[in-house]
Amino acid sequence: MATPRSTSTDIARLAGVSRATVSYVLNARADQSISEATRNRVLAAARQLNYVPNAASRALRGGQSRLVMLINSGIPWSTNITEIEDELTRLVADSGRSLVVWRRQGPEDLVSTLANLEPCVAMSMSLLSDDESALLATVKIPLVESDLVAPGSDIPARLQVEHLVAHGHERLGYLTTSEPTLQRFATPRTGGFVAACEEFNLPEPRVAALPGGLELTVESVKEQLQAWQSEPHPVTAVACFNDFHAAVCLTAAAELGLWVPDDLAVMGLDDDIFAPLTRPALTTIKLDPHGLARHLWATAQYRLHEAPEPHPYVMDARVVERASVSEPV
Amino acid sequence: MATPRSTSTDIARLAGVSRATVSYVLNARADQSISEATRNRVLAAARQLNYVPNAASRALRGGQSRLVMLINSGIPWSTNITEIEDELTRLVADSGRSLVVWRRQGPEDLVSTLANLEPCVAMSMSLLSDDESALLATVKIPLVESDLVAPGSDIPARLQVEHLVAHGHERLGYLTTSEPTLQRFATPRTGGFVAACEEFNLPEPRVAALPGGLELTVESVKEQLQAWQSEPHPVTAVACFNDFHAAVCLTAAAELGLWVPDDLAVMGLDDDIFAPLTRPALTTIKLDPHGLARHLWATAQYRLHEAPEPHPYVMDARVVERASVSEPV
DNA sequence: ACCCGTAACTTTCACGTGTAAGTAACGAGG
DNA sequence: CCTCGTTACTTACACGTGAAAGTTACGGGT
Repeated sequence: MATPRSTSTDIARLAGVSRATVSYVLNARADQSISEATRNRVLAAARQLNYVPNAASRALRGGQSRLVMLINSGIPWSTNITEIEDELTRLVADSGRSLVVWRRQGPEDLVSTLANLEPCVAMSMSLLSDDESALLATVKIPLVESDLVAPGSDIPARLQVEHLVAHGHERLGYLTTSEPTLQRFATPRTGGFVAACEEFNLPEPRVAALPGGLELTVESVKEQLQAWQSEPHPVTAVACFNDFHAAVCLTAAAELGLWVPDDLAVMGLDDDIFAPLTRPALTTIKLDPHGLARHLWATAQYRLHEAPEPHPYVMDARVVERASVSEPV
Repeated sequence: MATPRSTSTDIARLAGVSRATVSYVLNARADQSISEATRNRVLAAARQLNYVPNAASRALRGGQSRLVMLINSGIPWSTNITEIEDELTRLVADSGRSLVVWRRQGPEDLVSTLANLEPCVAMSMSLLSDDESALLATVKIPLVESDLVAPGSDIPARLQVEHLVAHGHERLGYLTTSEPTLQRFATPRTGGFVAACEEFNLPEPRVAALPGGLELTVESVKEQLQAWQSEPHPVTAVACFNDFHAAVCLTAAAELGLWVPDDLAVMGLDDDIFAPLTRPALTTIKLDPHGLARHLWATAQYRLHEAPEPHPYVMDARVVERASVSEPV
């Protein structure tokens, strides 16, 4: 009753040729000579039948699918992540493949998803466990981890220090997160921040981890800020793990009667969509999501033996100056 | 050199049985009698070889893949969207399938993505064009649109009116968005807002559309608020398209010297992660992403002939009272 | 002694595609 | 007139899986 989807056999029948001819025409093979008349008949038949080739049989025949999987392990959204995803989608599409993103819930889901999806290459923004990497290896799916691609994860935090130092700050605080899924980003950033302070011969910075999710409250940040203010040599500037934390920090400072940037400088990271909308507008670090996406894809293509090994990625980050940092009074 | 991935034939060879036996064991078919000893041999061989069945051949043989596609046409992130995606991922996984989300860039990409992905069912949060729906129909892929699923898109906005009326407000303003990708949500909400005002016999509400993306500035909101304030009977409460707009509105009001909630009540929509963190904390509408996800999947299962037609979805929305709305002074 | 049912398998086919290998027709060169 | 190369196709197979249909071997009933 429901007519089945049309196949290349249908086209062959309609055009009065063999299936092989159809295949040669549709794949525009240069090493096969097909007369112009036949070619047009096939093309017309394909269009008439709204032919879309069957992905499964293509993948089966070709030995690999045209899918690229991006594994997203609960990374909270930011402009950067969206832009990476969008740019990757475009790049992958240019190669005739399609990027799909999979939000994984549990660790055990990976096997069944691989069995269902069978991507030709997998990418991950976060670090996969050894078991998972091993699994991908046994099913012969190359894995590209952004960790390998971005050894400069500490650079943004170092830039924060540099910028604050350039504006005369010496006693710095760092607000990071204790959210487990973010540690892959948080750990190198905190490390970079502390290391940069040492290299600039600053006093050891204060570091505090804010709770994640709904437990992050203005009050918790106020308490932290107050603790730092009540020290003999109070912090004059605080850098944050991301813009969201920085926005909360701005609110907390305001409620404590601390004037930003005069009493306290605040610096974010991400240049998220709302950064220009906070009051004062947030001075932050802009990363290069497009560059990272391009490098991620270049690495994937290398793994697919379609391109030479790309040069190591150097994180491109720069300060976006707005209004939340100035010279200390 | 690189040993190919192991297949059910490898298992059969290792276990010393035929491929059919392997298939019967691995799919645990009840209508086939397999001796316990053979069963164990096969299972052991499969484990030893790290066997993962080939998705392409399964899909080819079975006539449909085990993939569910969620089409995301540039909808900006919110807690709700993430929760819908996560809950859908879980539900779909429970059926042995996998949910993948595809961020589409251009309208023409859909064909090639379908050809590469071949989902057994497609879901879309936004409205697809007629051409696209037709395309899905010709390739026999059922489409579930959240439009069909959520005819109560106007309910949240009506709730905003109801809550503001209950707090004594009569002259209302509505801030919506002109972002094209959001009109699918914006239009019914604005409609619901205006209609509800009429039903409550309120004076006609003021409606303004804010620009999307980077053009949304505090200044643009301030101008709008000022325009409304300079009218003979100024607006006493403004409801917003979402929490993000409401947060900007809060900042704008503060800069105009308008005290929220006493001089102006502000109401958001979404109960996004930052809603409790604004000052004053945002009174907003909480939707039910899990319920929507469940209904979306129930509809998809109905289309897959695996479940009866679900009851029409009634949008479950409720007010979350915080501090940005009170009785007018 | 023969038939029949059942347990425990194996043989065989189909799914839709890409492509290597085969074939028929035709014109040119000897 | 025969061969050879080229054009324009067609035939046939492989990919890995699921499952219908077929094949043994064996035990119990008549």
